[in-house]
Amino acid sequence: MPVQKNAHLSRQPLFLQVRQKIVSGIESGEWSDGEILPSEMELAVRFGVSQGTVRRGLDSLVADSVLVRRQGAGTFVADTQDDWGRAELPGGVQSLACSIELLACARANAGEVEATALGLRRAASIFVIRRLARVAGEPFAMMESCVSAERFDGLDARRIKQADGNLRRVWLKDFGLRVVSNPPHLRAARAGREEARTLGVENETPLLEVFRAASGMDGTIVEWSILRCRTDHYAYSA
Amino acid sequence: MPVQKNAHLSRQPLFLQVRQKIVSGIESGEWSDGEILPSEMELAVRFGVSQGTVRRGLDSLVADSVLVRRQGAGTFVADTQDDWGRAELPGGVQSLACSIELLACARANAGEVEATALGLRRAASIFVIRRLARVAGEPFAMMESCVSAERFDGLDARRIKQADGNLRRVWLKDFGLRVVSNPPHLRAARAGREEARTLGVENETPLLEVFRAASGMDGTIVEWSILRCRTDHYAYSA
DNA sequence: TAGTGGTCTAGACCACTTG
DNA sequence: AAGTGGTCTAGACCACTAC
Repeated sequence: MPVQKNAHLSRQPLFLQVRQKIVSGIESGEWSDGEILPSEMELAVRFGVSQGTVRRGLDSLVADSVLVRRQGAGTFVADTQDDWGRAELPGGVQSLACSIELLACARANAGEVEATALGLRRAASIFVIRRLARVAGEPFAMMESCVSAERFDGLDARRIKQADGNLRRVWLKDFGLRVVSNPPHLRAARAGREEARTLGVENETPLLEVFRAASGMDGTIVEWSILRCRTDHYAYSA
Repeated sequence: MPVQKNAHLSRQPLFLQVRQKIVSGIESGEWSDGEILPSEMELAVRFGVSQGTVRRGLDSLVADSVLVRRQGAGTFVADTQDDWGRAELPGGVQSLACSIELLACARANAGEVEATALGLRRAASIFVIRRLARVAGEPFAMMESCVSAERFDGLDARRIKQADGNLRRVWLKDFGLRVVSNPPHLRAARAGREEARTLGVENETPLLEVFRAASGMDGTIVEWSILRCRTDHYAYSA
């Protein structure tokens, strides 16, 4: 199915159309997690564009961590990963390898913040998922995620545990939705009593608060998270 | 002066060579702040490559905010700006428009952190510049920046004040060095007594701490900064 | 209208991975 | 050796800006 080259009004560049077609293919399940895509030449023929144009489309998805390239081998759909940010140890960056504990998965009504972030009406029904991340066994961060209860009807703790606490995998496997994080906003906050106990720090300890919206691949926001993490052993890397 | 196409060992892609040539041109003063560059075709002829290759080189500099493009008009050298991050108000992002007050510019000896970050030997002579940023008149952040005293020999408070507290402009105008920020690391910290007074917050208030190295355009690190900012009115945007 | 950035092509060659 | 991603070219046309 060739792309359209001449829609006179509001025509998108071809490489963005290519991007969208790849996205659709991933969402429809034509290519799943970790699978290889057809070669750039094959895609070029299929879409009726040149290899360079396909390449630009793929570039933009690689930049969004939706695809991964391996020279000489191929282009692959990236593995579904939760987004807990990156930590910097004295002397090197590493992605946070952490174990996730599910603390709660409950229905609630959206407050103003959640409603605004998710584009829902005030007091709309949402799911609130609270999780605890440990790095090397030590409590590191608390994450609270909110999603529309309507969109994710049927979500429960069992599904989340089956995915090892990886929400993104739940969205993908159980709800067919691939989600990518938007740039975060950051604040410094004080640990509350209960929170301090859970994280193993003193009361009132400063915590780094990371707000993050995440979008489906059509750009609409579907997930809103607040991460509160210790920064005494690791620094957060942006 | 055409680029080299056949250095058999460790040859860099042409578009990166183009990038480097543009960088050299900027550093040598051939094109200064705000000035327009020759058109992509002219550069292509000058460097002996195609327009597309020049474009890729320019792309990478636009991504680093060294250049700015205006369709139909031309490509320009970006204005020198200090990097105080971005703030998010409830409802929209904006670059921090703040007034800068110079608190101190003094010589010191590098501690372990500064020495490591700047690639200097321990106890090397450095300049430490402390500045206070206000947003809408209200104290917002404290920034401490360190540079090698050898590299920036002759730096003093007068030069910084002449540049309205904009260090990057000092580096460029007085020392011929264009500097771009690397991705920051973040921590949550507690305001000290004196600091709390300066920022107009209570003692022990949590502050967001932003660590940031900045590199010259050859990639070597020349500046190391620690920003400590309030996040009660604004959130930091990464 | 002329000149600039922005997109796209068809074809080529190179560097790398895999059988 | 065959196939993949990575780079590059020469030329073309479009959208936009400035004069």
